[in-house]
Amino acid sequence: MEEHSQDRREIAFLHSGEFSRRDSTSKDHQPDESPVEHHHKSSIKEVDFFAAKSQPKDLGHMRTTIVGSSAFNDESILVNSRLGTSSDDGDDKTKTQISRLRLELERLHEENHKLKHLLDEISESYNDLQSRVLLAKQTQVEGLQQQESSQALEDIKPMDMNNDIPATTLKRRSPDNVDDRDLHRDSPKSSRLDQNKSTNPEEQQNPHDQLPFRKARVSVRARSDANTVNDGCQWRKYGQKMAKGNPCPRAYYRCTMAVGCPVRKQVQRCAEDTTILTTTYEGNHNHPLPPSATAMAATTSAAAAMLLSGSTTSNLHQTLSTPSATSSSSFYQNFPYTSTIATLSASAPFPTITLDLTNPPRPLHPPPPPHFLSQYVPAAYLTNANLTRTISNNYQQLVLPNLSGPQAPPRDMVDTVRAAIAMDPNFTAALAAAISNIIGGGNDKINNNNNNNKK
DNA sequence: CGGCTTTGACCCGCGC
DNA sequence: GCGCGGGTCAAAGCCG
Repeated sequence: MEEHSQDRREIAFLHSGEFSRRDSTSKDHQPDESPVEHHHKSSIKEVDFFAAKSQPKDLGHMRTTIVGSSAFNDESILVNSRLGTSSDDGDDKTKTQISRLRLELERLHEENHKLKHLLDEISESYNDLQSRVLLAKQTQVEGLQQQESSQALEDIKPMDMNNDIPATTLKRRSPDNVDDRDLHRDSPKSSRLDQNKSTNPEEQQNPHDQLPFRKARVSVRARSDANTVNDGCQWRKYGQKMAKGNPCPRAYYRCTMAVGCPVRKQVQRCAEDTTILTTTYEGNHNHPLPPSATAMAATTSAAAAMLLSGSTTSNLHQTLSTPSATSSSSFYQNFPYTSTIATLSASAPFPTITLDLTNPPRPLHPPPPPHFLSQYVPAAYLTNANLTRTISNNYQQLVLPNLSGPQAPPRDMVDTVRAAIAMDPNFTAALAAAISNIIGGGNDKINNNNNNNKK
């Protein structure tokens, strides 16, 4: 709500002309030149000026030329020389007019520059709002589902679904628990930094809004001899730790392509197979990406968004703990991609989606028929939200097959990921459904990225 | 000299 | 309360 009013203020500010006047720092700017000071006034004066005077035909042509051309200086010089044969009186007025127009053009250029900057800020705010909408919807749906299945939740038998998920994880991922726990776990030092940065009381009162995407992680496993994979971004190492249960150190990187970019990644070699490098991405970039990085960034971002669309473990278990748990479990167990994958564990407190590029290729399952959900999920579960949620839940533990063979390290990781997703229409469909469900079809950018991945 | 890496210290949440 | 583990900071050193 506050954003709306602020937007209105900014728009009104721009239309009032205050924006350009206050920020104009042109050295040629003359404060007493009222005709070019104000938008409305200047346009009216300009019309009056040409209407009142018995202008030569060239002058009218000059105005048209100046307005229609971006090469103002060249045109003005041309017009100046052409008008050099006019009388001194007309010449002076023309020069005055040209200088005024030049000032106006400079001011407009400056304003254009500022508007571009403003647009960038608005885009940033839009992304932030989008994150908030996503979180709000997720919270809302979780609340509804919790009410519907509160009784069933008490009867959860954790090991019924997946042996890899201990009871502690289930408890920690329950809807009431998620916010508080993730709130505190989410990079404590970042929270402190954010408190310093933000003076907005609303943000401070609702720390839930801070770094919403840091909840989700996208992990990519690939074979690589190098210490890190080339994903197109610039990273700076800021730490290294020995993680428990792995003799290989874990390296921490943050994106340095823009100041304040929240994206971080962890790189660690697999303990069982040191040729496998696990890269875990966290956060969304706040800056444009080079072409070589867009595919990977779009993939991780979309996967994270899909994960956050309702595929938390709590939702998973809520679905399974409902009165139709039997059929849902059957659906889960029969889903083609879930038989060999389990990425959730007690050691992964964040919802994480893993793209595994190391597994030997295995036959891709044919796309399920349009009614495939109805084979396993009762009609009561086929609301739009639940449909998306159910798909997401299964893809939460999806591991994409390796397309380049088990021995050959991926030459270009981005291409490999793109190809893997392109070969998996279910993944693409799930992404599209999940994202469109979250944003209500308003985010064509992600869909476009998704489509680009197909190409 | 600026940017990056290294590395020990520190903070925080969690489990016991 | 204490210890552990994950994550981050920041000073020192390295490098092109």
